Amino acid sequence: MLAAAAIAKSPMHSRPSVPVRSAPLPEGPLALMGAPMRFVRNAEIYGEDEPAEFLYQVVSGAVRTYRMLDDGRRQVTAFYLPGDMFGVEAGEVHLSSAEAVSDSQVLVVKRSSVLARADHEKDLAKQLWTLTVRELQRVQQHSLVLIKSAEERVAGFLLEMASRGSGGLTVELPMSRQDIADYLGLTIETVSRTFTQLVQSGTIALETSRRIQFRNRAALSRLNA
Amino acid sequence: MLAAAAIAKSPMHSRPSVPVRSAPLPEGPLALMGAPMRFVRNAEIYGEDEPAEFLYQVVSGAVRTYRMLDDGRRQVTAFYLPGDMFGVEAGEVHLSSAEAVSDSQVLVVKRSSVLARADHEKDLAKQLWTLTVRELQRVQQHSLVLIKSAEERVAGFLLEMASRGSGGLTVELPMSRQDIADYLGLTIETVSRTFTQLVQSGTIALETSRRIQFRNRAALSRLNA
DNA sequence: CGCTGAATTGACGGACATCAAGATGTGTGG
DNA sequence: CCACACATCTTGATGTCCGTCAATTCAGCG
Repeated sequence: MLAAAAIAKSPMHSRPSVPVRSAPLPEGPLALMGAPMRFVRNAEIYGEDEPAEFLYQVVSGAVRTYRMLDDGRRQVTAFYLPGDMFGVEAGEVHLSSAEAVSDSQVLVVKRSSVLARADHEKDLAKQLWTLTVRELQRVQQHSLVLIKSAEERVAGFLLEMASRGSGGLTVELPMSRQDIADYLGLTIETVSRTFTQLVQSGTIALETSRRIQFRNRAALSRLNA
Repeated sequence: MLAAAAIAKSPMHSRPSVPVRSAPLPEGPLALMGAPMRFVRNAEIYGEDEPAEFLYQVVSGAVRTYRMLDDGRRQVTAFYLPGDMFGVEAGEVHLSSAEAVSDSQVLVVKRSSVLARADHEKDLAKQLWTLTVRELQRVQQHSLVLIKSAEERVAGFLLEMASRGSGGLTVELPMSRQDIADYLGLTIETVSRTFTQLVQSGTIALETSRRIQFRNRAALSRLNA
């Protein structure tokens, strides 16, 4: 049984730890024309069981979605980075909650208007569908991760974040160890230990705790079985 | 690290262990009009990386989809029962393999024709999308399972199978312990031990190894945190 | 019956959770 | 600019769940 992973939801320290990088937009599949909104770190964007009124697209910062298990454990189901859309649901309510990982800008658009437009714009409908399928693939991939060893999970996570970021030799992690742990189904301690293990084996280096350098990407890929 | 879970793919014993129950069809969202096909136990319906030419709907029997990890482990991603559709992909190829769990009848329809029709039938397109979203929810639910304890996983599995079956006090499991283990991210031994544990606590009873009676559904639900 | 695959049971070890303490870093107030 | 407070991260010691290895029982079918 995992630890409670209770989150101190204090929205203090709402300064971005990293200068908010400007978005590589517009490249979103829907070219959302909604209103841009700002969310401070840890602010809730929507909550589980709330009506799914809007669709969202990250402009800057990062967003996590998660579900709580009734014993207090938290499963982070996804991280969304600039350009990513989220909040798409089948039913009328959200099945997960969404929060800003760091101070973030998010484009918000009325779901009903998108759905209405999709009704007579085949392209838009198809984009919505493609988006959903891509999300499906992401979740499937993620569920494959959850049956691996701690080292494999962390390695896979780093590669995933790298491929979604600049793709270079250094990855900036906007989220805390707790977020990573809850995403990977591990504890913070195990995540931390695995990081140091990777450092000691010369696979990565930590510039800061949230800034990782790849030293041996081949080794990482090998772990990413 | 899990055991290899290598599957002896011998299609021997191709007799259905249970008289093939007739399908509760038609209730499929697409009202598939394709050809009915028969697959013997363990027969491959499609393989990973094959072109996704068809869509499928289970008429009788049961189907499993799975992905192999390169170390030989197998992750069963879903079980499909009569009425369920499967094989929907975004891209042009299947991302998982599908096999008959027991002797099965499956309705097969050309993907291209469905997609073509969906192009000018809004309803059909919407049904396809809804189907995908439902699948997404299923996978999300499943990934929540993978962070729980063995007992919770098995309890959840039994409840899931019950709700998808008759819903009564007795569940017929068409799949082997190995299938269940690979679905839940456990080993056959752990699955088996958990079953006996549940028996000893008076929560369930085994009529046969694949026929389970609920003796204390509340206890199961409690485990299904 | 005897063969064969499926399921169960037991003994043991290892990976990761838990519990606890320290180290580091960052914003706030003097 | 320093010091305190608090969060985050790391590190260590210990326990436990579940995987591994191995043997036995059980069920279906020739």
